[in-house]
Amino acid sequence: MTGLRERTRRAVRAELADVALRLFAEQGFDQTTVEEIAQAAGLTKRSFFRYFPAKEDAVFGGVDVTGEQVVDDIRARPGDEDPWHSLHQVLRRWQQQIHASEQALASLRLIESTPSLRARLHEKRAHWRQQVSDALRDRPDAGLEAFTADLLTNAATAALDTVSHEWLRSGGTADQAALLDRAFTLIRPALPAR
Amino acid sequence: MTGLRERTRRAVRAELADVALRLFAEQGFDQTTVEEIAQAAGLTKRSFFRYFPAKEDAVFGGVDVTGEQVVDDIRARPGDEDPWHSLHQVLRRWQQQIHASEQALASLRLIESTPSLRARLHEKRAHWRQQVSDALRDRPDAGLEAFTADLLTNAATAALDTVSHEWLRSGGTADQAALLDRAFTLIRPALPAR
DNA sequence: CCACTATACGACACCGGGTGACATGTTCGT
DNA sequence: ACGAACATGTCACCCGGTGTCGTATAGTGG
Repeated sequence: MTGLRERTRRAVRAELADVALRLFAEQGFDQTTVEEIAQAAGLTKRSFFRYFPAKEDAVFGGVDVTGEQVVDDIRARPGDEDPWHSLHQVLRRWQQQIHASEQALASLRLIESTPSLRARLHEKRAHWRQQVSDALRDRPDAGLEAFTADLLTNAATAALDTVSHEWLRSGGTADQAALLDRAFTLIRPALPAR
Repeated sequence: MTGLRERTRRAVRAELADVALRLFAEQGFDQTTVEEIAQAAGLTKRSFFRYFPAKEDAVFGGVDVTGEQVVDDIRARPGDEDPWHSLHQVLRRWQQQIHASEQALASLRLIESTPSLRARLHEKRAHWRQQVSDALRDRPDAGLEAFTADLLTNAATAALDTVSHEWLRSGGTADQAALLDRAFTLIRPALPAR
């Protein structure tokens, strides 16, 4: 069973992320020091870093978890499916999960408007993007070259980025799913016949 | 005429970038301190930052210059040209310029293998990517929506990234221009009729 | 209930990237 | 040759991030 130790740890972590996000939203990411966050949550700067490896990670929180999810989802798709279609479906589902959380919404806004966070997001994405590319190439049926698989996943990420950006530009009113569909339709790759 | 002041400034800057690149290649980016670089070039840490706004910028050097170039090149293209084709042509030319320089080659290798540098590159790219997108949308002929223009430029960037990556994977032997053509052909967008 | 150990925390010192301020020299226009 | 613009070094400082140590507290076996 989960002991008290782990429970409090999770609780503190959540509280810390919460406080951090609030402060970031109020006064900006760069204008908020780690010490400030820690103090507002009732602990020390040193202890903040015992919960998060870096200041940026207080923002991302659960996002990295979903990264693994995408890889699994891709692997769960039928191996003979059009790769582009697989990416489309998986990312659409992933996107809806993000959209469901109020927290994730605020994070997105913050990330999009803070250069260093945008960069960090790309870094994280690049990590599981490579895994997705590998997953596509591992399919027994379609012999995808590394170059092609990379290109597809990169393009899919580009689509996702564009949708996020447009959605934020619309103030959160736009229909994300529809945008994603448009994006995936517009740049549908012309794969060689198999 | 360019006075001595500006000439020496350029020279020092180049020297600094040179020394930095050498040290980075030898012992890694993170393992090299700014003070080390400055000392090796015969000045102070403080002075290093008078030539480069950040440690990372010693690596990029001339890259940001070419960023502006891309925007101009896009604007110089005929306004009724297919946007995707415009991007293709401009990026191909840009890529060849990069390829011509021995320096840029080493930089690319370093950037690709250093997370913080990769992040910084994306940050820089995002900046002029937005300008390119605006340039496309400014065309009087084809009324591109912001979403579409963003999608195209994002996809073009994705293509460029994939090519760079593949090229490095091949150890620099692959034909970049051919790869770029393949990429741009594979994900050619299906634009609505105008 | 009591000892024993693992864990969490605060405190402190330290590193490296980056900035502001000031003093001193050097180059430029006139 | 003179004053203004500029470059450099020095010093102090901020902030993100890490290593270390002492100490309190929670979890566990008897």
